[in-house]
Formats: sequence, C-alpha cells, structure tokens
Amino acid sequence: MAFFLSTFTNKVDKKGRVSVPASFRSAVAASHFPGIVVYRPLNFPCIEGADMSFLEQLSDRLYGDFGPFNPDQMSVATAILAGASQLGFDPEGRVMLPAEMRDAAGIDTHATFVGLGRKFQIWGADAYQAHLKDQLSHAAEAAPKLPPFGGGGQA
Amino acid sequence: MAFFLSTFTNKVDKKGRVSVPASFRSAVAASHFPGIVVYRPLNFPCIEGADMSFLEQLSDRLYGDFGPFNPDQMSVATAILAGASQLGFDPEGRVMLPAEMRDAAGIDTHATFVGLGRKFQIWGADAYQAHLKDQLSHAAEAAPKLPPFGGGGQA
DNA sequence: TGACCAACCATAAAAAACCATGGTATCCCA
DNA sequence: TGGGATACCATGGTTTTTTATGGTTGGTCA
Repeated sequence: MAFFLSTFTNKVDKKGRVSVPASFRSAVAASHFPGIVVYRPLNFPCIEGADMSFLEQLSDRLYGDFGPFNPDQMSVATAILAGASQLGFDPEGRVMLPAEMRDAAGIDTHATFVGLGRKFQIWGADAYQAHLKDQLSHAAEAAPKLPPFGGGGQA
Repeated sequence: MAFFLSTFTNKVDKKGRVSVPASFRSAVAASHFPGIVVYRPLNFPCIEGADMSFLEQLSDRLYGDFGPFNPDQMSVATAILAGASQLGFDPEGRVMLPAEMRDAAGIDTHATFVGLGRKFQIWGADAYQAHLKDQLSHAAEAAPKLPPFGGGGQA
C-alpha cells in the first residue's frame, strides 16, 4: 500500500487546483485508481487522504470490528465514506479539492500536505503551523506511553 | 532489516550533498526503497535515519495497536512521519540533506554518520565529538544498571 | 450562451542524473 | 615481500530532467 512521508506546502490557484507532491503521486501510482481519495476526518479541521486501498481496508475493518449493522459502525461509515471523494490527477499532477472540504479545512491560498504513513492530511498553511505546535507538545507526553519499536532507542 | 555499525565523517558540499558511507548503502540495498529515510528525533539535536521498512514498521505498529483515529497515535505520527524525508541516492551514493534538518542538527561542512544498529544518527562533526564524550561517561554508569539480556549469562 | 471543467502549452526554479578526478586501500604477480 | 595495477570510494562541477505554477484553449452541460 502507498506510504506518505514529509510535509509539502503548495499553492492553490484561483481555480482551486493544487499540485499533489510528486512523492505522493508516485506512492499511489501503483494503486488501482490513479489518484487520491480524500475525506473529512472527525477530529481535525483538515482534509485527509490516502490511496483507494486504504479506504477499502478502513471499511473492512469497521465491518470486521463492529459487524455490518452496528449503529456505531454505521455512523462512522456514513461520516467518512459517504463524504469521501476520488480525485484524479490532471496531466500536470494536480487535483481540484472539493469546495466544501476546502472551506471546512480553511484552506485559502496555500495547502500543506502532511505525510502520516498510510494516509496524509491537507491543511491550510497557517492552520497547520499552529496544529504542528500542538502535536509536538502532545507527542512528547504520548510517546513514552506507546509501544517501543526497533533500534533500541527512543525515537 | 538493515543494520548499521561504525562511525564515518564525510564532507557536505555547497549543494548540501553528502556521501552516505558505503557500508550503510549496502545495508539498505535490499530494501524496497533504494535510499534512506531520515527524521528529527525528539531528544537530540541531530538527524536520525534508517531504511524504509523501519518507518513502515513504526507506522503500521501505531495503526495496528490503536484505532486509526487515536489522538496519541496521531500526535506521534505527526511528530515523526510528517518531519521525515525519503532521501534517494544519486548515482554516486550521495543524498541531499534537507536544509531545515541540517540547520536543526547544526551540520555545517562535515557530517558524522553514527551506526546504532537498526538506525543511525547524523551529527555535525564538532557537535558529535562533545556528544560522544557525554555518552561514553554516561554509558559507564548506566551499563551495570541495565537488566540482563539474552544468552542466559551476564552480558 | 454562459459557467464550469478538463486538457494543452509555457516557464522558472529545484532536483536528479551525468561526467570527471584524486586519494586510498586492496589485490596480484614477479 | 615489494611494487605496480586495480577497484572502490569520496568529492566537485555541469547538464539534463522534473516539478510546481500560471495562463489559455476547447469542450460540455445546464
């Protein structure tokens, strides 16, 4: 499955087009759908995206963990999957962000793409600066509670 | 997974390129991505690096142990993955260190690669001299306090 | 016809590939 | 064992390609 790293800030032109970072494009190139899938996360004022198989896996997991007729599952599936969009690349590797998502995320002239492993986020450039600060201080507390991983050291 | 040993100091040219030690290169050669992945550790003024599967493992482990929307998971993922970069080798085995990382680590003209097993660090050559001194004296005190490990005997 | 959307073309900046070189350690053979 | 040849590695500069970005054109649907 695709893997996303690093942070990139690109410009949104007046037609709403944004270049998807080249490394993100090549990450999803192998996928069945040649583009990205975006949705509104529940907990942050931003857009989240991934390749198609990530959403398929998320769906499978919801059904697997809760069963197909569980109310919690249904509400989460509706909130995420029903609002999702497939965005194809134009010949230059750009996408058009849906207007409602852009508004919801407060994306104006500059969009920041944030690689988070199997998925990524898209923030308004200014909002992300503040968010990053929060996350870093939160991570300092949260990191020791998380399971250790390779290298034998603190990451 | 790749394994890194020894210490090497190489020159950084004015374009920010550094030769990755040959033994580090061959360590990651088997990996899917032909290059290294670097990120800013939380606790030291240096750069840390590993092969791609190290970060994939970290990411998948976070997503596996917690739901995909857990706040602790998200903050750590943001701190590490969003600040990470994939650095591909040029045909001569060099990488371009991102400017912000070079600044954050105080790397000027000479970069010191420090093998630490599953991962490695990159320091400014001068800063590393001081750091090494600290670590050595600290290790002498810390070693006896470590719990015994493998083989059944005292280390 | 007018608004919207998708492809096309152009350009400047940044990144990657290419080519050349000097030094060092290693191998081979007399 | 000595000396030359050789392979490898780190380094520097130049060229080519990619990427991000802006504008323009053509088509489509209401």
